[in-house]
Amino acid sequence: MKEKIVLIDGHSILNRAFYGLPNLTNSEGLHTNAVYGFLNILFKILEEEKPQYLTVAFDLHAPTFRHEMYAEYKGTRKPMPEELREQVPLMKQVLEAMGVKIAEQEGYEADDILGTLARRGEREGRDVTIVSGDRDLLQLATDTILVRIPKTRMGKTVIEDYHTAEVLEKYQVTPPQIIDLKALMGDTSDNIPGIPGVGEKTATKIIAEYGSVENAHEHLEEIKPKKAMESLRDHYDLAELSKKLATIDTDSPIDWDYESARIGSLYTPEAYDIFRRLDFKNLLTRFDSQKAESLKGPEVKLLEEFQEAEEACRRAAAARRAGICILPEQGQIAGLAVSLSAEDTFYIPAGGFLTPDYLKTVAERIMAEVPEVSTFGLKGLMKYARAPRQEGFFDIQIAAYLLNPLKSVYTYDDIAKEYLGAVIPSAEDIFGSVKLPGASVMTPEQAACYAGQTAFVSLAAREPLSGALEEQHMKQLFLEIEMPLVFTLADMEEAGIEVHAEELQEYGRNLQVRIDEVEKKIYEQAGETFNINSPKQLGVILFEKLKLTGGKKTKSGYSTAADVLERLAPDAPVVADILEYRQLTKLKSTYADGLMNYVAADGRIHSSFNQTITATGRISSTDPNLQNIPVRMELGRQIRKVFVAKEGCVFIDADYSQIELRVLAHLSGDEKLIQAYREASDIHRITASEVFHVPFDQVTPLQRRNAKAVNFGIVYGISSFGLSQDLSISRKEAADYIEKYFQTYPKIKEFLDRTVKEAKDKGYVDTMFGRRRPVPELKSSNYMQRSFGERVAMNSPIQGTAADIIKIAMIRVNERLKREQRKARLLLQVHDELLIECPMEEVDQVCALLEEEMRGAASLAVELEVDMHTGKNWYEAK
DNA sequence: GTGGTCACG
DNA sequence: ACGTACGTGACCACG
Repeated sequence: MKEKIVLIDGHSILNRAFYGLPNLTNSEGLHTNAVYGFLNILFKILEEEKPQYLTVAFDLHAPTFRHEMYAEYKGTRKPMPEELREQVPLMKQVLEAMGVKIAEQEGYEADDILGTLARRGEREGRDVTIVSGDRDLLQLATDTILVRIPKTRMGKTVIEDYHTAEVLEKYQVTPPQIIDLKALMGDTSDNIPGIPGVGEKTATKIIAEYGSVENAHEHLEEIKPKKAMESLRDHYDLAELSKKLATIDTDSPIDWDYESARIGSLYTPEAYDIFRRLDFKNLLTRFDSQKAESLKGPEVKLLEEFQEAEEACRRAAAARRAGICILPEQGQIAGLAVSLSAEDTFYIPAGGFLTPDYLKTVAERIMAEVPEVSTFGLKGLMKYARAPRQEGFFDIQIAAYLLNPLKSVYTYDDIAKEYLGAVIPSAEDIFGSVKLPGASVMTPEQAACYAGQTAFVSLAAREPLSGALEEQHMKQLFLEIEMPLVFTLADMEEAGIEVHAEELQEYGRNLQVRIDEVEKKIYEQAGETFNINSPKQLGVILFEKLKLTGGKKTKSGYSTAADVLERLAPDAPVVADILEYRQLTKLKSTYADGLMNYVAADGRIHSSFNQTITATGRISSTDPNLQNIPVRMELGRQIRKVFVAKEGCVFIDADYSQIELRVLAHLSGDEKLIQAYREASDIHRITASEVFHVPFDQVTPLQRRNAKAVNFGIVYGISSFGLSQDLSISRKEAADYIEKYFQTYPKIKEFLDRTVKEAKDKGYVDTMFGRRRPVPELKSSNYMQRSFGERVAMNSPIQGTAADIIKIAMIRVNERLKREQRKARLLLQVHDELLIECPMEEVDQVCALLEEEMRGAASLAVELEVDMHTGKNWYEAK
């Protein structure tokens, strides 16, 4: 197949489109009809021609000198309407966004550029298509150069096509003779004068017979209509000028090369944005439907034969870098994708001799031998294939999270868009639904595309992501904390925690007995049965039927939240029953029944620890959430008895003592608070003593409680309203506490003020270890939003630094357990607490190790203290 | 799918 | 006059 070049006459097509379409504007009032029409023509041509190269030529100054000569001569130049003029730069922006080559050169017209490039293409053996609204261009037509002239007829675009034959048929002259034709008849649209009194008919006759203007002039006396003969005789200079004007230069020194004109993905994110801005809704849909066809993503080779798969795997194992992706199905590998470059990406589905076990071996070999392995979700991948080392891995999902922790999901196609500028098929594009189907219901082609794109983006986005991390000073955080943590979390998930299912069921049954009793009592007091779990129904019963007063409202009715009810009617028996009912049903549904569903065949619960969820850097736990197992209330706390250490082991529960307040002491450098930590074991009591100016041993329980609340409030980004709610006091009293607190610890106020101010300047806050959180709310014009932003700015560095510290501790604890070949295992992390399952005989050493690594995880102005407890179950160990 | 509620740090 | 404490996840009701 010959390669094909499409060359477009920019101004000419823009002009055609402008006059061919009604006056369109976008929401900003920008005129867009010419651009819109141009794009429609462009897409139509590209669909039909499927060229490899595309260039749009523009005159640098429209209209250009050649036309200017005549314009001055004739004085009839019509100015370009403003509505069209403003669309020229816009058109160029759109083309640039689509990555289309624009050719323009000082001193040359678009015609000359088109002519030069067309002849060059033809000479070099390529097919050429010129698109213009200007018949002047017909002179360039040959058997390989096609000139296409779009016309608008009754709202539809039809295109007239001209090779040599069509020109001959329509004009009875060869393409080069079009120049002679124009020299005689002129062309008003192109500002070519021609000679007076000669129109198309006569000119055609003359040129058809004599071949050229010059030859006709030599045979002047033979020229038939006398009028034409006289005109040619008297105005031959004009004919010569016209010929010069009409001749397109095919040998201009144009700065152009094939590589820059090669057609990539026109459907770039930039193009999408600009189309949206211009309100090209029609084109946007077309954009979407065509996206799959014209992506920058790689061709994924589907390898189903053992031989070719084997060969590809050998090639992969020898590579210096690779992106890999495993598609799982029911705990087994259903397929493996590997990307070594944009040109070398393949997918091997499990089947036949290519067993899941074989794929696992291949994946592990690549993970062992390729120095730089990139992934999208390494923790998940490690459920199926394990690496013998940790160095050299790069997880693009985690990198993307660090660079913007506010997103709810991190997809490979978003990462490709943001960091590669490439639009590649998303899971939705491939499967036609948002949800990823099981590997068994995908076609091999779908699986290959999905896994292949993922592997490719993992490979390709590594450099840009790494650079961005570097720029934002988060490379160390990424390499030394987040990536090693992936391995720690994978170990924890694999370990799981043993649950005594029988006891859990028994616990649930006991709850149900009590729930039935309380439910009956509530119905009796209400005088009817209703759904107590429905806040709506409950609100009606409490506030309308039972006439409770002073209710707070939510968006959709009365608030029945516990704190509201408690304050409202502390003595009403129904309220107490309802609160007990809520507590019981919560325990039953979420914990007793909920956890039961997660006990695996090995008698353990393997929860997921997610590293890319929170805005502050904490990890989260799901399926089930083991970070919110009850502890505050005794009845709920009993659940912890069903979490047991395995045979021969005990749990060691180690938690940091007030880590966030200690971080605050360090970050603020407040001497008083630092000093307080150096001498007192009870920080809330000493705070009360300082704030309320009473001797340490005369602090009342109420004073201590208040001081503790203020300490929490400070960490959350204090507000008098929040504190007053928490303590059920007036806002004024709360404000008074806060003021006294700041008087006692002046550097804390300075620190918080400084942090908020810096956040407003920079747009983000960061932790001791460089973790960033953007705070866009600070720019909001809404007071509430802005206040929220301020509290976030105060809280995030504190919560985030604490999160960083315990992550470091987890990595070190896990590493040391492995290095010392302990049988003890890290099972859970609950923000400031680690739970370890430890053989009885290792307890002393492991306790020592834990304390050492947790305390040593960071060096602050105050000591990090760790409380540890052991027990056969989680209840005992807490 | 969203909002209300409540479990945890 | 406004109307909240910071960070999560699971379950239920309801449209």
